Amino acid sequence: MTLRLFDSLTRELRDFVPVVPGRAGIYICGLTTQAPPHIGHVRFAVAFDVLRRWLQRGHGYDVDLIRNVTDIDDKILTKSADAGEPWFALSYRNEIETAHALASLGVLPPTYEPRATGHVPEMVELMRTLVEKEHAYPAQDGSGDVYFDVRSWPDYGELTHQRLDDMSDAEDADPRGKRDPRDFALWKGHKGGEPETASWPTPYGAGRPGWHLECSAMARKYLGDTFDIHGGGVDLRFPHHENEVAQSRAAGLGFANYWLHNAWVTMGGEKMSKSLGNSLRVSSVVEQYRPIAVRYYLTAAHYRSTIEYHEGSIEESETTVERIEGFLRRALPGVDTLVPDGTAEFPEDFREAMDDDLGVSDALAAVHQAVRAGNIALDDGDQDDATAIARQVVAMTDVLGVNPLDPVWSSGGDDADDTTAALDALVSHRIAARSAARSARDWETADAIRDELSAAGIVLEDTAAGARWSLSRGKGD
RNA sequence: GGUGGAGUGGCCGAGAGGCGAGGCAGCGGCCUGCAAAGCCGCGUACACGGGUUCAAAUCCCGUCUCCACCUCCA
Repeated sequence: MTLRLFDSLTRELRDFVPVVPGRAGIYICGLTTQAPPHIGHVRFAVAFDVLRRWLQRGHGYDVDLIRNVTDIDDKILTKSADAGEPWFALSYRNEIETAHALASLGVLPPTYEPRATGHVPEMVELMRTLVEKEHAYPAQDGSGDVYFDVRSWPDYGELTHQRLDDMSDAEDADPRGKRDPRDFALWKGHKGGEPETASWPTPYGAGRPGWHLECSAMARKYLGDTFDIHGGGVDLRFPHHENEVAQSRAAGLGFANYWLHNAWVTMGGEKMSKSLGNSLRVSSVVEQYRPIAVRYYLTAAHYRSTIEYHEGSIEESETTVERIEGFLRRALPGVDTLVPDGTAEFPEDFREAMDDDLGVSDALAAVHQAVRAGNIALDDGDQDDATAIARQVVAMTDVLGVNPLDPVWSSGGDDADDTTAALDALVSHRIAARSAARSARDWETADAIRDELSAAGIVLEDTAAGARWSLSRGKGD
């Protein structure tokens, strides 16, 4: 069965047919490194991580995923000036924090993560082509800006289906030097007062990259003149992606064959803003909640649907994840970590859901159905069935990046393993004591031991094979 | 003004003409020494008003409300 994806440009579901059979080239617009990311900022990465995994595991494609870093822009320069810190220091610091944030949520690293400032020659080359073809021009006022001439490109507006004449003029559009107020900057001339480190030479004068040009240049460099999928947040459709299409096509490139846009995370019905404070920073959220639950929360809704954040929603995801995890621990005793070996078949309903424009909601329904069936098998003592189902659950959840047995979630490394082993030795002692008390029908002592462990944050569950312990995941820790 | 998206049970969130996706919360039951976990059962939801149809959350007409983008936002 083929994968169908909703293409924002044609506004319809289209069968995915790659340029090169067996390979999929994806370019997604990453973050501008002006601040540490909040959970809304990282949704795009989670959404396209699922796409990437499904292309690989569900369809066997070799995936080239390019995710850029916009490491220079107006806000970065402004913020760094305010902070008295070099722009590149601020930018790099936020880039590192973003990388940590994404890794903490189990987002697989991209094939490559190019930075805008490292691709000035590629941008200059594109500019040259556009100027030669008379789709771009250096500003008349000698500012060093280079603008794209939107009037010269009849298809301008094709991505967002807007007509140039219907667009309102940008409020902050500085018409000086522009032929049309809607012309956008490919390149920004160096201004007095801006740091010399934020300036690169070009045939049109010194300056720095405009936002849009970097993506056209870098997508071309790493994926080719024509590639498969371009993704990003829906708020980037205009102007960013519209401008990318225009400049790339005007330069004679084929550019992206499919455009995918993810919706955002809302609070109180409104888009999460950058001025939220620290509470919803990824780095804070993953300290408060299990990272896998945060990942689940961001994954569970269809990528084109907004996710409404409210107090408690991540706790709910935590409970849900624990249900899946609980089944796997019961069905695969002694197995601490497990990643799919590629032999597990995906249940048909899961496959159908994923092939239908990454229908993760239905896919998760399939996961939960399997978990229920597996639990029933366990209750019936049918271990073989349970094991087989558990392997399917691992395969399915792994595609979504929410496999509870994925080693990425046991972040503590060897130290954590040692700690767990030490704790297990101690707890096992208490469990043995309680077991003896229970055999003697001394419920008072047995319950006292359980309460004592519970107070220490350790939960006991009695099973046919004896008591199992786990750390309580509740708040407070 | 232009271009899109959306209103579904207590909450989140799928579906898009015909047996109530799924999760969370809640209630009842089974199991359990008691729990926990698990399992079983319990909901007559689709913004509003009309209409089409044997049948509408889904199609049509109208209305209301919310959100987003319109030149440096995931």
